[in-house]
Amino acid sequence: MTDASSQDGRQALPELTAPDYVVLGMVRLGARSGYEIKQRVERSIRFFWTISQVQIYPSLGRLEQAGLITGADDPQGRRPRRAYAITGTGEAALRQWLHQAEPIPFELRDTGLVRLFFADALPPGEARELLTVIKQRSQDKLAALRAIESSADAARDKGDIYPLLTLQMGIGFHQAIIDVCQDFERKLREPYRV
Amino acid sequence: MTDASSQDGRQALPELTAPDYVVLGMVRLGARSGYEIKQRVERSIRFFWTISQVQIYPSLGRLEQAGLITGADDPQGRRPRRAYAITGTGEAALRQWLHQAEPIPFELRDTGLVRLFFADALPPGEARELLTVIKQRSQDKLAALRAIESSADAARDKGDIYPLLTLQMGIGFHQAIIDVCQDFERKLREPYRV
DNA sequence: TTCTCCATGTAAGTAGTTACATGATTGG
DNA sequence: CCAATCATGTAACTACTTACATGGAGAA
Repeated sequence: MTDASSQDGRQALPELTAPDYVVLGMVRLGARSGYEIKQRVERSIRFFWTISQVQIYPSLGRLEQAGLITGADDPQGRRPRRAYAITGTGEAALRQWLHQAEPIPFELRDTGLVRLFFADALPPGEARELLTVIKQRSQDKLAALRAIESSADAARDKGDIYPLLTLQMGIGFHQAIIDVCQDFERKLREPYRV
Repeated sequence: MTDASSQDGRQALPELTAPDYVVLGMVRLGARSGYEIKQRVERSIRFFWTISQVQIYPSLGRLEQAGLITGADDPQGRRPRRAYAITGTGEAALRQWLHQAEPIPFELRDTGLVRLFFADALPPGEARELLTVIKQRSQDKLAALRAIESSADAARDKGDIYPLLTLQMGIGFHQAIIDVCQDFERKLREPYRV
């Protein structure tokens, strides 16, 4: 879909991957170094995306080569650091990625829910323990999400409203899991039903 | 954590992975062939797990070698088929996997939400289109989940209650996403706020 | 006969991870 | 001076995917 023809003197884009666009988007939002990108990911999109430190630096290299960001050495004292900023081309490439219409798959991959699904293989007491663990996990996630609400609010005040939206989705859906767990626990306690 | 000491004459288990346990669990629930396992995964845990056809057969091989399932040739006419059943050892191994206490990470990985997070880079109209796409996607998932409610009900009637629970979680959390989207769309239509 | 479903397989590739390694700066 | 944080990198691995391939069975 991305036409990689070389209209200018730069390298043709080598089919950027989703993690590349995450890095690009974070640079756009003001993350300057690879280290800072990692931090921002942890503080914002962590509940629906992760990126390992290892893949950030090669990604920055590709983006710079493609002219989507510019990098400049910017040491802090004697500690080396490379500071990046997005270019006009980069802004356009990001918009193009965001805008493309192709269907967006939703693929969750969670061993916790898998284990819960198979919980009938356990004695009832142990199955309920597992249920508690799953509920607790979402409660923890919920707390973590509430803790970053302030940064999403700050982003909104700067004109970026969508980080707050995705945060609210995270809150909403972990709350939904907790609700289902509690509802189920109640039903288990009073088994007057069929 | 899994102690792979060989107490009997069989192969020591070569550290089974999560997909292996998914296959094992599906055999326990009555899936006989690799083909049927794939089908069952699609009809039950699909919203929080996928497995590709390719990885099922090697997995069945490992499980059989480890003595967790037994396989027998069971052709349908001249079409070959291998039918599997779980063993006592397999039941125990599954229970052990389900029961272990170690923290269960929750790692979602969804480009859709990532794109929504960065949507402020788009002109407002296009950002709202993206929001609509995300909402629609959850509505579709919701419909798909409601369509498999009958099999979860059937499982419950056979004594397996947890498939219904995880299904309700899927329903709950896609509903939560839809709710947040609609709430946000309302706010965008009437921007009387700060 | 043709289409859909049943049933299994191989080969090649990429995306991503964990583990390890290094060293400077800042704050207590 | 010690711990936490800042900042980047390398090497080895494993999990998983896509694409391709084959062919029988049953229904229209």
